[in-house]
Amino acid sequence: MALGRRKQLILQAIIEDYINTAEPVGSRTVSKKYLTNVSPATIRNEMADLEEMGYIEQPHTSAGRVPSDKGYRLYVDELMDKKALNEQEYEYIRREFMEVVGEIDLLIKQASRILSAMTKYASIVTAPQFKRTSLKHLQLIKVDNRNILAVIVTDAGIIKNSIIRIDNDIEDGILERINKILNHKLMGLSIAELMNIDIAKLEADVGPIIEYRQVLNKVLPELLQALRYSERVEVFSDGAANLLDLPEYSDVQKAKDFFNVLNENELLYELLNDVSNNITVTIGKENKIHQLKDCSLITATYSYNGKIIGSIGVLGPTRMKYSRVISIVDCLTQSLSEILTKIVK
Amino acid sequence: MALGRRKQLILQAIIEDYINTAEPVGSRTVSKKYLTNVSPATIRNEMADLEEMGYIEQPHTSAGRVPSDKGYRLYVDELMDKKALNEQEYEYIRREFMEVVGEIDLLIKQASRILSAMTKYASIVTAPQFKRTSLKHLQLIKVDNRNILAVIVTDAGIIKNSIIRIDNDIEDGILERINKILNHKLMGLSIAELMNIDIAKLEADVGPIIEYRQVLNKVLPELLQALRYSERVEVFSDGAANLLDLPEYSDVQKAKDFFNVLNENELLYELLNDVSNNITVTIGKENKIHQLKDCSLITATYSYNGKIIGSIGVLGPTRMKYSRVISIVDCLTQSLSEILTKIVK
DNA sequence: ATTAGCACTCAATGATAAAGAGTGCTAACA
DNA sequence: TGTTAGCACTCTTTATCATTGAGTGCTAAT
Repeated sequence: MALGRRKQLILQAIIEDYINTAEPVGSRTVSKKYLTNVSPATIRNEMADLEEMGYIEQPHTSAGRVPSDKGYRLYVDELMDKKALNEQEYEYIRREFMEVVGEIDLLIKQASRILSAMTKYASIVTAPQFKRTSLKHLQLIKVDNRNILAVIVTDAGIIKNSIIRIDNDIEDGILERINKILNHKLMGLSIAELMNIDIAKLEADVGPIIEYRQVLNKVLPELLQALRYSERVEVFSDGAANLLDLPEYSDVQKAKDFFNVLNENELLYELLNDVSNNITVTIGKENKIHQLKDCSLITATYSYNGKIIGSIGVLGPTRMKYSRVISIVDCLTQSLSEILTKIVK
Repeated sequence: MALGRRKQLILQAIIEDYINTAEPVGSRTVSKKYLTNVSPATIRNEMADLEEMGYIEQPHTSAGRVPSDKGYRLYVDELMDKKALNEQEYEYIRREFMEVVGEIDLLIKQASRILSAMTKYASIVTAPQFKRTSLKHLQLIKVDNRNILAVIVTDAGIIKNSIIRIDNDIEDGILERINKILNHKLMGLSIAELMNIDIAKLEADVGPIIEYRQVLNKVLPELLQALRYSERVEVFSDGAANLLDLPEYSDVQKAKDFFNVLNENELLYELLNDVSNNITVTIGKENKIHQLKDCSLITATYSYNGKIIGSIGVLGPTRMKYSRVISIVDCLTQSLSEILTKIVK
């Protein structure tokens, strides 16, 4: 199964030429541009072997060869030379991130923008997973006598608001008191824990005063409900239009299929929900989503304080500049994790 | 200038046929499908007149006629029969809106989804304009001894958070006190007014206590800054991919140009920032943005308590189903305004 | 093992012809 | 005088067919 050295070089040549030109690569081209001391005929023989082994394929008899998914896989795993980003690009990322202030969602959206701008493919990112962070502060605010606003701040700097409707007015003092108790009892719990908390037990902690219990019973279930609701997936994507520049999407129907996938947030979430620590490359038919069988996806996770809380990814054709995209994704997750951790302190 | 009745009918026939088929319309078609008691020859004569008057044009000699922008304009203003939505569609809108709970941005995004789903064109919407609403409640929350969270609730139910960094710890009691004073002084002011408030004057109101003044001086400028910042345009769009189904975008380059416009939030904001009360139809070259010279835009404003706070719009080819889109936009703004007003109460 | 040579395949290109849709104009008609 | 049938004309669309050229696989020579 181990490929001879020359076969490796030829495969690499074919893949890199194809990545650059999107045209099937012939033996002549390989001989002229890559392995100048080997004749086309020899290369043809090797190519026939490579095809038999499934690394490359031929669109039709009189065309050059095109890498198969298996070919790309080998390339990504073993052949490709990984070169780091240059200083300029590195700087670019930092600078673009610096421009954003304020809410965390903006930061994430900016990451998505940077990612698609640098790669010229489509980017997708998940917002920090709320439930993986833990409660730092809870504030109940009486907006008027029908509405209470609950503000939740978590350690990763995520802020969530939710309005709680109430039937009867609640006295200021009581609400404040409940707020204090809740903060005291709940601080530090992860949101996931919080969502499953035992209301009855908490009630006991509030003490015997009937008004307190009443208010708690009114407010808490609604709050938990709101939490569960706001847990829903938040996925952003950017740069889809970039793909229209690529010859593989000169067919409008293909482009449309692709865009439709990008609009299905649940699908995207699935794609990104891989919680491995490393950069993951999914090539062509390795994708579970059949609409993406001609696409490759490169994902990585970002974290806060060493805890993985979200992912970013790049979606493009299988003919993707793997090396470059991997470098970019790598750099970006690191910057993102860094900035997140810094923001909070 | 007034068009004879028959010319009107012919123009209407041409436009409606063209809207449905995207094919140039010939005299034979008009005679057969629309004006069955008039011969093609007669219609040819009329069409020659209409062309001379600039209402229709000919892609080339041996093709039928196509409406010009001027033709569409007349059609929209005078010829088109406006038919209301049927009960089902009406129901659909209400139902889809009901599905959304919680934050106002979600409601707006949902409006955008509904709009593009029903029209099969691209939709764009602006989030409620923060500065046109007025302060209902301000809450300053000490998250930790370096960060204060300011939560602003306005009468239209918009909630904004912003983190304020501080160098020195602030005592709980003082912050609470300041919070009370600010609420008392600022409640009811519009955000626009708030952004231009006189800090010195407020300082006087706080009274002579030096700590209060210090805190106010630290917190308020940052708060106003955050307000100004969060005032930035928020525009959502949806359904861009719908346009790929239309023959006018079978040319990928055109599609790309269109998508690029949709990614320029500032441009979109300009488009929507028309603050007239009615539904506005902008046809083809009437558009200031030259990339949209082949597009039509239908916009309308939504309001809260009778105050206009945002707009929604539909962007499609000039060959647009004007009547239908207008009905949908109309219905949607009404529903939206209604729901907004209800939510707040 | 490598390579030159050659016949073969097949998509892409381009030229040409035929078909078809629609027009404008003229002359006849009510 | 407005309407219509008839017809020549224009121009796009479509199909057909030959040509070109890139690339291959195989064979025989090195």
